[in-house]
Amino acid sequence: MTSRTSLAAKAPEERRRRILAAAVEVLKEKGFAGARIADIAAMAGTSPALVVYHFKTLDGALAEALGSVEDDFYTDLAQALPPKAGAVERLRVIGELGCDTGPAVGNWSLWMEVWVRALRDGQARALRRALDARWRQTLRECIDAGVAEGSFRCADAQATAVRLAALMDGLAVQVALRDPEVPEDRMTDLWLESAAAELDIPLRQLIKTKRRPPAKRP
Amino acid sequence: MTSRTSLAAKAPEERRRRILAAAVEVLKEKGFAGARIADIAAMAGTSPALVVYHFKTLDGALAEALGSVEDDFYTDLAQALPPKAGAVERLRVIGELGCDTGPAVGNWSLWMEVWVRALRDGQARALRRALDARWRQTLRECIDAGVAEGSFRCADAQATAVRLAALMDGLAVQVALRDPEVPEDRMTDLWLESAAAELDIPLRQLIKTKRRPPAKRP
DNA sequence: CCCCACGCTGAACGATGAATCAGGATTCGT
DNA sequence: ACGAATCCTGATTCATCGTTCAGCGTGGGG
Repeated sequence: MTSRTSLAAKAPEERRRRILAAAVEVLKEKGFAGARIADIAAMAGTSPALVVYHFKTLDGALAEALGSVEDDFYTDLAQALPPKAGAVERLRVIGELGCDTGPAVGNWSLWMEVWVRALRDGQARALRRALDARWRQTLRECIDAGVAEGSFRCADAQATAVRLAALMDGLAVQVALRDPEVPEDRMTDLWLESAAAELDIPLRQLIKTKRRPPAKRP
Repeated sequence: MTSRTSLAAKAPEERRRRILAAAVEVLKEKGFAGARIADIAAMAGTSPALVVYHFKTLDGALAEALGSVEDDFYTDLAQALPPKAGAVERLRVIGELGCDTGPAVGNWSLWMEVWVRALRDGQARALRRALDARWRQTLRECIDAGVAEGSFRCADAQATAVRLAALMDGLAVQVALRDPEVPEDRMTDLWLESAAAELDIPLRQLIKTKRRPPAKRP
């Protein structure tokens, strides 16, 4: 049993990961409703039967795919936030990170899919809850730090964190749906302006760095 | 041809409306992905074939159902907003109206469904765009009125309208997903607090009326 | 060297559900 | 009253997938 994991036996595991990645991709492209086993197989360059072989069922594959995205989220979050930085700087990073400039644009569509699925599916609901709690806590810690160091003024840190997180969700919807009123490149500023108002800090401190280089993803 | 609309001929039309209402109900319960012709028929108390007879196809039925919800939205909006009222009062009404206290709680799930569908379907995207534009404009007019009468102070009315609308969407997601951090009855206050901050008005003016009578829908 | 567990596949199965169809009933114009 | 159009229905057709299955190759352990 242990022999399999020895040398060239990485191939099967590798294949499995490929399928998982393909599942994530399909999920982003077609959503939960439109994702077919055949799509995943095609995207991974294998046969539909193999997908079922590795993950017992389609729902299983999608669920595990979602889990991998969750892991990525935590990883990205941990490595993107400079632990040694002023609260204002941290807030700016949080803003940019959340406003799709960080990971991929298509990620927000995926979250929206998760929301809708969470309306009926308990597992999806739990996933989203965990993700959101983590995100809110990040925000919350940043706010507390800012208040402690005197950069922010805020009556109710928790309520502010909830509102700023919700605002980000709401703005993301507009961006994902390509609302002309909320072009992708304005989202960050829009959010930071609200943050500035909520936290009673002058905007100039947040927007100091202007536009950043082109895109990150093809 | 005109004769059909004369007297007792209302029955067919009535039946059709019933099916439409049933479609809306099913859409709220199961979402786009889960809505079956059989469900709609059962909910309306007729046969699946009749659904197809009136609306050529399932998608057609769902689309028309969505249209009827759109109409309801406009109607509700028009009749709920007192044209003769101060901007502050109007803002409060808007907050309560948008925060699901007005129509039905389940409506927000429906909007979320529409968002996700709009990711891929042009018609849904157009619908949402129209709805959202209308809502934002309502907000915008209220803000402008408030600024004109000196109740509000606001640097960029349009950006503020966009943000407040987005915040409402975001909060609605939390409520629809029953996030413990955003209980249904806190949503309105949460939103009004942000509005107060954005528009530079003392909270007291907005929250004067405390809790309102129970629910409106079963 | 053999064999067997694992990885993998194409083909077949079965369920689900949208849409069609061939009529029955009802209503309406004349 | 008598067609004819409109409504309506049960049964059927047809396509789409998820899942199962029987078997093929292969590489590592006895």
